[in-house]
Amino acid sequence: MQDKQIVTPFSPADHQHSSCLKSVLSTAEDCCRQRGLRLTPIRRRVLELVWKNHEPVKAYDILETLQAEKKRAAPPTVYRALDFLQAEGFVHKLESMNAYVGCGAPGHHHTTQFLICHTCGVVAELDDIEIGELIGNKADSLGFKATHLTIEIKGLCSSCQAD
Amino acid sequence: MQDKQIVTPFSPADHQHSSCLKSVLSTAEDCCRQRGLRLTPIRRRVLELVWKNHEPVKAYDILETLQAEKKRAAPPTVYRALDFLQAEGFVHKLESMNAYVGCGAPGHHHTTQFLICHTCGVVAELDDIEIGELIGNKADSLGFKATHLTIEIKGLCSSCQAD
DNA sequence: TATGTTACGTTATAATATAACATTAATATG
DNA sequence: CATATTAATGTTATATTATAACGTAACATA
Repeated sequence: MQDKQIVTPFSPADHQHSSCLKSVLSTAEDCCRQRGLRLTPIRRRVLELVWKNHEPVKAYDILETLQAEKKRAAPPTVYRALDFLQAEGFVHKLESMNAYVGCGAPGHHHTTQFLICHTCGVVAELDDIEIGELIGNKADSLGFKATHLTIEIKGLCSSCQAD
Repeated sequence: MQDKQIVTPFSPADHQHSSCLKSVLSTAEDCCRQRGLRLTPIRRRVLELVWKNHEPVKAYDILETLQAEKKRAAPPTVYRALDFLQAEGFVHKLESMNAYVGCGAPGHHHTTQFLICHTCGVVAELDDIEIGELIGNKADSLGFKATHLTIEIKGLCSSCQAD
């Protein structure tokens, strides 16, 4: 129950990222198929690069990688792909870092809160209904209709506290 | 009681901004005096420009104004002043907009949540203990020690809903 | 195949922010 | 007061993040 609130956990030591990545990509493919959208090679590759690990990735780092491996990439190449991936909910932007992370629950409507460890850089994504509701209610009580929340929490993850 | 949570309200129709500004500046002066810091003419002017109204202000707009009125200003002029003002808690940065707003409770330690109307652009600042605590507790329960929260809520303010 | 639409290539530039070092102003200390 | 020290600012250059604008290619479908 509690675990349902965690969309992308801080990875355990035995996290097998290659299978994590594989499942992310196949979910994205399924979603696109269902929605009649094209997960083109560029879009797919950018999604893969955003999910290189569980840390925020910068647009220009993606660009460098693309250029290194296949040329023919300019900033719009990356930003267009990121725009598509964000619009479809496969990727989120961390506003406080100008960086991007993969979404742990693509295809599901959900609220989003990020926990960002400033030591190891790892990001966890939560979908905590209570937080979303509390904020919605507070806003309501001021006559404000909230439509989009940016919630980014910086701190120390448990393994970095241990060190 | 409830009102205490509101640091900068959405301004009422009869809001007298000149007196609002005056009080903001004199509070900043007092704080600096107490802390042995210098609210230099540039810093003071930048604070004034951030508080030009209750909307987010962009760094380069401040720069333009400075250049128009007194020359001898470059990007570092503005960013240094903004850094100082942020460090002292006189100004906040809205991460999701790359823009700056004046703090409604300078000199007081507080949590911060912003409500940003995407129609009129006006920003309200809250200091809602419950939101801060709930998030802190959620993070705690995951073993995460939160040190800094970014909470920016976009939506429609009550007067824009009325229109 | 013709046609419209979507994605991509390409060039240029806009918008946001910082590095690095020289100079000036304020403050502290002998 | 003179001078040393620090803090703030001036200045030039550049890094980083993002978008505009317009042409071309790929794909979908009538």
